[in-house]
Amino acid sequence: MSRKPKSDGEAYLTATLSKGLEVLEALAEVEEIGLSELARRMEISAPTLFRLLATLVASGYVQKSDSRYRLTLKSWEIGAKTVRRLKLREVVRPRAERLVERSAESAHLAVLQGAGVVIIDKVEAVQPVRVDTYVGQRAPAHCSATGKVILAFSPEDRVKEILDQSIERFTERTIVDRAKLMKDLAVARSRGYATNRGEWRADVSAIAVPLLDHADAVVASLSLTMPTQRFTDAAIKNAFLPALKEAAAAISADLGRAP
Amino acid sequence: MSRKPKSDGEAYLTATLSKGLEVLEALAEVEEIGLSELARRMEISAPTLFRLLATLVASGYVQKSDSRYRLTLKSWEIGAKTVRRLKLREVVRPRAERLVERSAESAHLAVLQGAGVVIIDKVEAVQPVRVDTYVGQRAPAHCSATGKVILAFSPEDRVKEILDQSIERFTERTIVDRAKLMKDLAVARSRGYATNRGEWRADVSAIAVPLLDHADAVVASLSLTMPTQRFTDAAIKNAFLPALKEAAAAISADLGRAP
DNA sequence: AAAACTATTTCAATATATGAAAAACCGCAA
DNA sequence: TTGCGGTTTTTCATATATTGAAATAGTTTT
Repeated sequence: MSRKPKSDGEAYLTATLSKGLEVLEALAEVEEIGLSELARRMEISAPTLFRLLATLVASGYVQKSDSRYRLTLKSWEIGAKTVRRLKLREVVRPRAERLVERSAESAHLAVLQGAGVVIIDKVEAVQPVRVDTYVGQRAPAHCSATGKVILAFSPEDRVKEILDQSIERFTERTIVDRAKLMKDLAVARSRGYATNRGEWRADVSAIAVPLLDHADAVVASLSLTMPTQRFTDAAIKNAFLPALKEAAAAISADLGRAP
Repeated sequence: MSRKPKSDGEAYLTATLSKGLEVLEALAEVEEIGLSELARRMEISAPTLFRLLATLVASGYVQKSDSRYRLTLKSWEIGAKTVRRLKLREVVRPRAERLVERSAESAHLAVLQGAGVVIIDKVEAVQPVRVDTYVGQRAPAHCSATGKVILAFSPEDRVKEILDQSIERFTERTIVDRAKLMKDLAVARSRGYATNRGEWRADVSAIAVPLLDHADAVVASLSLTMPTQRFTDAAIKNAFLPALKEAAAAISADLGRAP
């Protein structure tokens, strides 16, 4: 049932569909937009874009009013069905809530998806100073606590594959040297958690632990994210780490028992 | 910047894009699937589907492993950006949490989207018997409390437009008679809330109130959903309604003050 | 009321998508 | 092993859908 991987992976693509999906993605970046402006941005002719948009409207992905276009929630609905299959969230949610109570910081549940991680659930702490994150947000794997901890517990070839795609520098603290990064992951694996001090976004830090299934495979990560100012060694040692470990243990146990 | 509406709205569609989106939607219905089975379901030739899938894979919407296809979280990521723009959730979340504490039932935040409503946030109550709902779920407008209350407070021509598309019968309690439905909406408008006793899904009931912006336009609805058994007149009158009214008033005030 | 936009529509040239059929691959049974 | 019934992938000639220039139409600005 499986074929040998094709040498030329670029073949057999349908251009029109690609373009339509690009339109969708471009629309996600703006509140709303007119035809000609979008045509300029995408470097695509107006009539072509006009037809693509007409199709997206007809299919329910885009709303048009007064010749302005904006996304509907349709792609989100489709995605929600996918997310829902990850039972993970149901299991994690109550544990994450307790975690937030104990630590007073915001918890995130994230999974590896392509070359990065995606936040699939979040419990926000009541704090005057908060970090701007949202459910559905994508983060780079190599410079987020949540991504690094998943990589640390993933098979080595999988890690290499991902790092081949993405060791972009975001701040001066981003670890872009491959060897150093591998060492960082090794440390995370031996300690059982990963941290990130402003490696992705300046002044934002996080600590993350892996969530393991019955076979000890990592399926997601649980993290606490906060302004770097509150990310002190004392807090990590006395508050964050114990709370995370306990939550992760409970969750991993839940997952292990699940069918 | 606005054109006169076209008489023939069906023109100018690009078939390939439509088909590709249909593939996406079909994939959302299953955990994972092989090429030939999907081709049969969609009544589309195998080579064509093969190319569409290859494109979706290349664009990151679909994952392929061992000749089995499944959706990634990409469409959800795109949708999340859209949802995020609805600041609504941030405002509503804390109020909804208190609402759930007070009522001991699950709260839903929903917006009108096309011919139905979509749940954009949910706070689940701790109850041994719960109703199966999820964030991202679509519900019909004409037979859900949340949909009816939005319709009740919407301009009449907008309501007509929606009801022209969808008065499907789901249970024996679904109101499918147009006149009766309009009367039901009128009652909801005068009372300030709508209810649904098993009109959509048997044994599931709900009560919903509108969330109004500064201009008294309805932007969403807040509801409590539960097994019909717990949906007693006494509970509605003494617990659900007061709690909902209070929450809605607070939220509408919040929205009114917002820029 | 023209000028300067934007959005639609038309249309002929052309690039693209199409499905039949063939090839390649897989799991299984004899 | 070989062959069979299923799958997926590739090729290719053909039909078709897509394309952008240019014309048309509507809107806003000057």
